[in-house]
Amino acid sequence: MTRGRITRKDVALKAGVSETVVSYVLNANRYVDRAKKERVLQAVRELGYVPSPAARSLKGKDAHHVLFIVDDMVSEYFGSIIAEMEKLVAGKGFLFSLACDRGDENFVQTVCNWSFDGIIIGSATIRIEDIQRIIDTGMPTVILSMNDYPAFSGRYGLIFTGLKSGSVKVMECLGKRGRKRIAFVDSFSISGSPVNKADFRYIGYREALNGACEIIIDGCSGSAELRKKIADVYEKTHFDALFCRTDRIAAEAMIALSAITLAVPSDVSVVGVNNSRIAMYTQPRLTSLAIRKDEVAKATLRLFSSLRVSSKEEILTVQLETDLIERESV
Amino acid sequence: MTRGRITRKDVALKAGVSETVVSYVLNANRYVDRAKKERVLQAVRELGYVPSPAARSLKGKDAHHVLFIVDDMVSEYFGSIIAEMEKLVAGKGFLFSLACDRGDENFVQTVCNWSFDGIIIGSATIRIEDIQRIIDTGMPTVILSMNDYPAFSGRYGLIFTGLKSGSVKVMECLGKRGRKRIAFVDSFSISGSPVNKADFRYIGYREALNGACEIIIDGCSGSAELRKKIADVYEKTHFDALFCRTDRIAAEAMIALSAITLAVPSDVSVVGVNNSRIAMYTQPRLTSLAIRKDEVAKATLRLFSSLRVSSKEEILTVQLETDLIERESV
DNA sequence: CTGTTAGCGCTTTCAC
DNA sequence: GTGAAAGCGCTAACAG
Repeated sequence: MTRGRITRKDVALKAGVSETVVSYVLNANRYVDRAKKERVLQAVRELGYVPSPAARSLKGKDAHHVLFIVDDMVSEYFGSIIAEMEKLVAGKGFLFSLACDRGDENFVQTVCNWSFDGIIIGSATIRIEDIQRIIDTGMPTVILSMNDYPAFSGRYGLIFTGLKSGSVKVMECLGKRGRKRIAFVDSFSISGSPVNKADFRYIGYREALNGACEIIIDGCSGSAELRKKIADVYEKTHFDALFCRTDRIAAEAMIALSAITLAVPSDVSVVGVNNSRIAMYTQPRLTSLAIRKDEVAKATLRLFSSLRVSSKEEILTVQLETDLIERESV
Repeated sequence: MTRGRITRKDVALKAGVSETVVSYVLNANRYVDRAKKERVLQAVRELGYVPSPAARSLKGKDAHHVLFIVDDMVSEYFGSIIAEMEKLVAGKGFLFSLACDRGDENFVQTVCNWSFDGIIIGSATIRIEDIQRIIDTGMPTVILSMNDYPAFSGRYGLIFTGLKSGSVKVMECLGKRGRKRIAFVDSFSISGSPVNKADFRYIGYREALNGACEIIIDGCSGSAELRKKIADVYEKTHFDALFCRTDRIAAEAMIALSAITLAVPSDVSVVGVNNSRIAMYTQPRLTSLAIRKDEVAKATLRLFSSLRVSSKEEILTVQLETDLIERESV
């Protein structure tokens, strides 16, 4: 199993020093004779030695391991953020793990028993108490805030991706096009469950409504239900724009609209969120609110470092902007 | 950092047994007095104890950790396979890691120094010698074969997702529609680099050509280039169908076609591969060759088990089927 | 049937 | 400046 694994011992042997010295050199936490140091570095290079993350993490050191907790593995959103982070730590031997929060009891325990250098909570559906438990492990935790969460206790990072002000931007854009009856379309969820009132997109939508009537299309578990509900709601309200929680749901909505022979954008404008690949391939192409994924990645990594230098109870906050990518659907 | 971590010691204390007994119970590899066993199990439950994966993996035991090596983090293909595997091992505390093979020297070393219960190679661009090195670590390795690889030495698993026979199916379907001049559209890549001749999709395409003329559209680094090349090639060949390496490229191709006022499917049929979400949202919706992701997941997990019971030099092969999902683009 | 013991590979006192 | 030794949490002989 461990066949051929190169250990510190091999390096020590090759460099003609003790194992301890190898550690000193690699961790740069003790002064080591220049010549010896060179020999160690040389041996490390030749052998291609990399310290075992398992052993290091047992001793409570960086495992070079980041966990990303998501709620939809198939969404390209998380993958693209990981891709951005990867770029930033390329060659440093980092590993990114994905876990889908399924709300079971075991899940948090499992997470807590690993040692991560950082945990990103990107799930919009994870339970509040689970977040708190994760923060309580003491591992650097960053929340990619989709919702308006209550404050947690302890030390953690909070990244506001700008979805709220972004949503206001979306509404303004729609307003400029003369749209007056704008509906908010929630993601698929368990049938019948209402829109999450703490969702920043929804909050921004409400805020920008400016007294206009709120029109919500939610509680759909799939395409068929969405189609029906969109037809029903149109009947009642004659909405002239759809602000959709994600690009995917926007794409679904566009199909639903064409089923009732409404044209985009002449009859109804449609906007999505995430600027994912899908947005490029709908017809017409989808206007979408883009999160600055590169900045999210950068901020996350920065927060991880800040979080590990102290353990003072404190919330580290980062506020980001969004960009409205205008295409032909508005 | 390790604040509040529950260890075996806590369980032993609570159950009034020695630490060893706790291990015996949990690993079920020694007979333990029924009463004691019950007490241990009870304590484990109450404390919510989960053995530290770091410590276990140091001892060469299952780390409950699977690595997925991919070449495109943003593709939903890999996420959906992981999602399928997650379902199969739900609640068992498994962790799935994603690594993007960037071809740098360090990458393989890093991989080799972790201990994984299984490594899935899903990258179509990883270097042959890197695959061999990964197999040589002795960790159960499964190759999701996109290409017609040469045989490696050692013990490993090989999953043929059926892309080759699937591609033939695609061609037959196109043939039934009376399509005679079918072009193969390669994925984006470094500008100018030709189609990978070992790609099963390409191999299937050629095989099904049956003497018809091969038309290849490759070497495009992005949308603009693809658009231009498609126009050029159409000028020369008047192709009547496009078999695209992925759904994404198919979606791009559809845009390119409409730019030169060719209608899908009346003028040109288009087919993609992967049956990803995109396929639902193009206009018309995209016919796509679907890999049986659930079976891939199941087979992978099964292969991992088989691989760890022996170390005999042997290639474990699984052959899967594909499904052609017909929509309106053909 | 169960406890003692020796590590896995590494970090880090604590002596020299 | 450097090495010996303890120990992170766990497994698996080896003795009882």
